[in-house]
Amino acid sequence: MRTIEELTAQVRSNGGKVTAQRLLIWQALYNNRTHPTAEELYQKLKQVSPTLSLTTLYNTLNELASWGEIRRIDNGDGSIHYDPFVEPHVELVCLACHKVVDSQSKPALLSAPEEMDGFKIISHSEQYYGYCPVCRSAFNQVNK
Amino acid sequence: MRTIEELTAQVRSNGGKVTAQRLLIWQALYNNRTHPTAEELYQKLKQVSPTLSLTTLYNTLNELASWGEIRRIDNGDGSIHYDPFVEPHVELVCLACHKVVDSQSKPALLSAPEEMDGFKIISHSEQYYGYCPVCRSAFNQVNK
DNA sequence: TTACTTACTTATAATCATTATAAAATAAAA
DNA sequence: TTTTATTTTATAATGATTATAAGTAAGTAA
Ligand SMILES: [Mn+2]
Ligand SMILES: [Mn+2]
Ligand SMILES: [Zn+2]
Ligand SMILES: [Zn+2]
Repeated sequence: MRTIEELTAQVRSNGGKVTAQRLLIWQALYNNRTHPTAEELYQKLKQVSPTLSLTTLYNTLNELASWGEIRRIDNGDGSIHYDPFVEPHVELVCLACHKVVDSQSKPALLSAPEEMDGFKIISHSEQYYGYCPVCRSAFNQVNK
Repeated sequence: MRTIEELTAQVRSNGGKVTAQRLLIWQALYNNRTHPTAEELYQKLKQVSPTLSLTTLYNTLNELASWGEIRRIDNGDGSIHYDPFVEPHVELVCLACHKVVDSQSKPALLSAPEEMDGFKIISHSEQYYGYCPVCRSAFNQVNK
């Protein structure tokens, strides 16, 4: 995700308004290396700004996602997680418990081309699916 | 996704039953290179088997996903898409219209390691996010 | 400052994709 | 066959996300 200053410029250039709510949400995401859900963010932000609405949070998350500033992650646990860290990195997804973690050991190999098959490329991701240390032992039958 | 024969062996080895419904759903997914939603599959399968329930379809899709035989794709359009093609390939996701297409380009990473950060790795994916040819022109302001 | 315009936020209600439930059906083993 | 555990089905419930419409405030220009 780009800096607050750059997002401010982005919104203004689109004829938009830099509101207290947008700033609050942006700040909660900036430099955030977890993969929070909308509800998790809401619980945290309500403590600072009790009148913040879930609708505004979703609107702002959708806006950031459509700009490519954050990325949606579906890990199969029922709600969407958001990743503000869109620089190339490797993610591990557990097929059993749905945990998603950034890899500590492996850097992303890829660099994104500017264009591919007519798409203008903004970012990319590398995901590995499998069974986490906790779930491995419980799922020996599928560890063929 | 593995062959019907291999899935049959998998179910039986888990003490499960190879039912007409499982076979029907497996066949609809095998060699399917689209990214259908549960609803899209349901509409198609109902024509063959009118009493098939959505619940069974979801149960079977979740089962396949937990085995790593198919992969969930969240493109932000409100419902989950499923990809039965889990061999390494490149996908392009449009941030504006939510289209997901397989690219003809070769993936940068052809093989997954067996293990990473304690995870047993089953498959991996490479996704590029940006704006499709149709949406690019409409979104010139963000094509900075 | 002031008023003005328009984008944004909020509370509320609605939607709809997915999951839970419990009775009926059936694959597979005995 | 008979038995039994698994699966399926119809139905209802859940819960994440979105639509609505009235009120609020950011930005702009006197
Ligand atoms: Mn991440
Ligand atoms: Mn694909
Ligand atoms: Zn796990
Ligand atoms: Zn598009």
